[in-house]
Formats: sequence, C-alpha cells, structure tokens
Amino acid sequence: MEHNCQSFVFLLSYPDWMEEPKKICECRQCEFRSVVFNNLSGDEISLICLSKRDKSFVRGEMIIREGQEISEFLYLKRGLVKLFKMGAEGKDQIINIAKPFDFVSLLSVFSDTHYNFSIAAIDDSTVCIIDLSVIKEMIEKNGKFALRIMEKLSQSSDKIIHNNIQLNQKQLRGRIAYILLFFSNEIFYNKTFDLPVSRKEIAQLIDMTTENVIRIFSEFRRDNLISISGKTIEILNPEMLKRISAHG
Amino acid sequence: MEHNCQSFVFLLSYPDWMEEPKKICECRQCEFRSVVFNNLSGDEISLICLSKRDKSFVRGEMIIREGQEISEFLYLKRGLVKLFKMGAEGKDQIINIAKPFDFVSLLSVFSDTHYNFSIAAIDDSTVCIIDLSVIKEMIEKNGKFALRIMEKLSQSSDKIIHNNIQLNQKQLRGRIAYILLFFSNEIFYNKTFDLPVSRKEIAQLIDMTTENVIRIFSEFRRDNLISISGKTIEILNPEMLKRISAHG
DNA sequence: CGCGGCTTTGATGTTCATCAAGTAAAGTGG
DNA sequence: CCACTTTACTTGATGAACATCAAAGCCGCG
Repeated sequence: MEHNCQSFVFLLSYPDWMEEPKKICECRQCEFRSVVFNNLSGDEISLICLSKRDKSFVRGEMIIREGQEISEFLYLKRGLVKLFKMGAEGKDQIINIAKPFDFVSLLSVFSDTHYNFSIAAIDDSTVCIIDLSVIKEMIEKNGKFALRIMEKLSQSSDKIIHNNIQLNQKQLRGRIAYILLFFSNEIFYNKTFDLPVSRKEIAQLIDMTTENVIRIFSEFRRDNLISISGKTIEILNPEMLKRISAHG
Repeated sequence: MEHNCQSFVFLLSYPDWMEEPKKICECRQCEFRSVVFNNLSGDEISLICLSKRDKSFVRGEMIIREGQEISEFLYLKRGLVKLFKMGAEGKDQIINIAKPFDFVSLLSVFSDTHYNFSIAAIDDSTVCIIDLSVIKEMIEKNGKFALRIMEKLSQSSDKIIHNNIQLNQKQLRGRIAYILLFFSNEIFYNKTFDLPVSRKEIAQLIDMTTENVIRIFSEFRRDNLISISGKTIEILNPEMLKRISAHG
C-alpha cells in the first residue's frame, strides 16, 4: 500500500559523453499511473511530476472546505476520506466515502470554480495534488487521456447517484445492512473490521438518526448477524444481511 | 423553440468554375452548437451532421430502455423527458427530469456499455442522436471540445446529486414545495403551468406516496399557496413556498 | 479529575405509508 | 357514440416506522 511519488532524481553533473538526462520521477512507477495515466507519454508524466505534490492528513483533519476555490486536482493515494456537505450543528450530510485511487475532487472539478462540499480524512490519508491547469492542458492535448478521465469521473458520479437511489428505497434495517456490507466488501475486504466512522457519521451517511443506528446495531447483534465490541465489527451472517439489505 | 437540424443541402450539379462545395448542414445553425459545439471547426460540425439524426417521440413513449446497449450520444432538442429506474409494479424511481439541451444519455455514456436506467418522453419531444464513436473521436482530436463536454457532464451529475441531497433532508411538505418551484422556475418559467406528470410520477420523483402528494397539494390549496384545477397549477404564494421548501 | 463528546436504552409523539372506498377522467371495443 | 373498463385522482381512518426527548454510563483528553 505504501508508495512514494514525490521524489525527483537529479544527476548533479554528468560526463560529456552523456546526454543531459530527463528528469526522472517516481510517478512513472506510481500505481495511479496504471489507473488513468497509462495513456500519457514519459514527457507528459514528467510534466505532471513537476506540478504535483503529496500531502498527508491525520484522521479527522479537513482536506477541503466548502466554498474553497478549485485550483487543484486531487486523488487519494492512501487512507479514507469522506465527502460531505455541512449543515447546521452536526447536521452534516455525507455524500460519499472515497478510497485510494478515487478522484476526491471530482464533483465539480470541471463544472465549477468553487467546491460545494467539504472533504475530511476519516483515516490517516495522503493525497496527491496536481495543478488543475496542468490536467486541463493535458486533456486538451491528449485525447486518450481525456476519455479515460471522463470514464473515471462518470463512474464515480454514477456510483454516488445509484447508491443514493438504492438507499432511499430501503428502510432503516436495510440501510444498516447495506452499509455494513459496504465496509466489509468494498473497503476492508474482510468480515472483521474497525469502523472508521462514528455512529453519528453512519447516520449522516445513510440518512437516519444516531440513536437508530445504535438501536439497529444492537438488534443485529441480538440476532447474531454481527458481533460488536466498540468500533470493531464482525459480520457473522452475510447472507442474511444481504437479504435484509435487498428487501427492506 | 422550433429548430430544424436535420436537413442537408446538396447541390446536384455545379458549373466548372465552382469548386465542389462542402456539405452544408443546418447543424451550423443549431442552438445546440452554441452550448458545446462552439469549439468545433466547420469540418467537424459536418462530420457530426453526417452521423446524426433526429427522432421524435410522443408523450409517454419510451426513448431508452434499461439494459440497452449504449452506442449513441443523445441530447434533447425539444420537449421534456424523465430518466428513471424501473421497479416492481409501478415502483419506478425517477432520477431526473431533463429539458432541452440536456444530455439525456449522460449518466454512463462514458463509463458503461449499457444503460442502467430508462428514458421516456413526458411531453412530445425530439432527440438528436449522434454516433457515440464520432463523439469519442472528436473528444480525442479536439481538446477544447473534450473539456466542454466534461463540463456539461459534470454539471448534470452535480445537479442530480445535490438535488437528491436536498430532497432527502426535507419532509413531505418541503419536497412538494421544492418540486412546485422547480417546475415553475426551471421548466416553465411561469407561475401558471400544466403539470407534465401525474401525481404518481411526482411521488416517484420526490420519493413519497401518491396519496401524500395529493394530500399536500390539497393542503397547499386550502392555505392559498397554490390553486389547482386538474393538471393546471398556479403558484399564488411563492415566498411562502420557498420558506416551506427551505425548512422542512 | 472533570468536562465534553460518543454510546446506549427506554419512553413518547409525529410523520408518513398503507388500506379502504369512492369519484372523476380517460381510453377501448362494440 | 355509448357502455365498459381501466387508470388517475381524492379523502379518511389506522397502524407502523421513525425522530425526538430524556437519562445514564463510558471513554478520552486537557
């Protein structure tokens, strides 16, 4: 999971017989390259390298604040973040949870000048930050790259929209089952995991009250669908949870 | 509102002194051009013309059926359509209502091979259909065009997502107020309008039951916020509706 | 150690879906 | 065009699902 995209290697001097080497950047090895940057030439990768930097955030830190100007293109390299809209007094609404290689700035990067949502780390995270103008320039110049970016962007929006539709139709038990399976299957790839969010945040994510999140957790524990100890959750009966998620 | 994008003008023969004219296509005059196709050269516009056709649908007709392969890029030239996911027995869920110049195929055009939602005309509509491969080719070749398409696409997704978030937080009265103002301000630009959808469809759009849509309509009429006669609605007290929409 | 935030459970009331039943409107076949 | 059927609309009554309020234990942190 660790990767290091930030260092350049310069030769301080070189013998006559040697051409001046191009700047070598570890972006060439970055896993992210395989996601969308495949279509970029070596030179283009180098250009990105020049304008990019990594930034790390600890759990709980704000990465983007609603209203901030969009001048950079962000993707998540490590950790877990939440996208959310702030509301009055703890009434935030979580739009999405993003994991490594997601474009976290994607809503509105290309459609607005300012963020209309916030981003915060829900686990220690590092974000790769690229000048938006560089990305735009590259989109203009490299058509394959443009298509690939559109694909990723479109996928992310689709996912959010369809998530929302699905959740709206379920009632509380269904939503809890859904979110438990989401963490287990799509984030941690494990039946046992530590919830990275508070009960309250779960409530904000699936649109219900904190009390009811807890109540249904307890209910599921009573029915031996899950076991809970603090933040640690183990899925005991995934089939039943799937049925509950699908139905109700 | 009327426009005609479909006819080519060919000269059947031309004198020696005249160069063979390029195909002239009325796309050059199409309003849509100003929306995104500004950045295309005359030749590129011609290419689009060659691969495109218009198709009209009467109110109620299906335009796209869930599961269908995506091979074309659609935009709405005239009318009103609904994007929706089919559910069991009238339990459809309406995702969005699109108006002229919206990209109606936008969710998933670039991220999937098959539609995962349906489109139907809720008013007599005409759709301009362009080969998706032609659009993709143009995105690859013309960077400015690519950026413009991304912008439009991103705007549309953003709108849907934020709509959803807003609606989720409101209770029934707030949703009805919201949707009434939506039709008045964003679709018909008029305080009096004919609802293009049934009460049931409104319920599917803002996620409630048909009975409650009717109940709250009646309530609003009783309180002199609106007047209703059949499908015709007049907004009498927009300020109050705005307040109701904002609050609850 | 004490304060504030997170968690938990119970009691209560509101909001909303469901059921039922009837009227109006719109489409259908003779 | 009329009887007929179906679909849309409307209102009321009931109960289920859920939010809100209240109270107490827990945990981490300055």
